[in-house]
Amino acid sequence: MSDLNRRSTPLFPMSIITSLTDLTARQIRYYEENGLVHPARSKGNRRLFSFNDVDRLLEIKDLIDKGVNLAGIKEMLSNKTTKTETEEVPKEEKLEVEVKQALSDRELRNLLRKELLEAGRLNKNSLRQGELSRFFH
DNA sequence: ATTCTCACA
DNA sequence: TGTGAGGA
Repeated sequence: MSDLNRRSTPLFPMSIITSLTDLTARQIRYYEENGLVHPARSKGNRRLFSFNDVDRLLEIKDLIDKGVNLAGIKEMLSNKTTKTETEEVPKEEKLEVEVKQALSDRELRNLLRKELLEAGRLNKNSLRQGELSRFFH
C-alpha cells in the first residue's frame, strides 16, 4: 500500500480525533458542515477520519487560533490544493509546512500507540486493532 | 458505551 | 460553541 493511500485511509472515530486535535466533537462537526473537512462514514453513519483529515484539522485549529474565520480558512485550504500551477512559492514557506507535518506525524504515532495499548488493555475492540496494526508493523 | 442529528433555557 | 434530547 502506498504512503498516499495510507494517509487517506479512513481509520479513526471521533473520540480519537478529539484527543489528537484538542478540538471538541461539536467543532469538528461544525467545520465539516462548512466544507472544511470531509471524513468518510461507516455503515452506522459514524465519521471515520484519516491521517490527512487529522493534518487538515490541525491546520484549521491553527488558523482559528490566529483569528481566521471559516470562510477564510476554506479559501486558504482550497488554494493550497489549487496552487500547483500558480508560480513562485517561498522556499521557507514550503519547509515550514513539511516540518509541521513531520511533527504532526510523530505526535500522531505516539498518541495512536497509546490508544492502541489502552484499547488492547481494556480488551474490547473491533475496528481499531485490525486496521491500525498495519501502521505499526 | 459511543456517536449522530437537531435545536435552543 | 455548549449541551441535552432521542435514535441507531
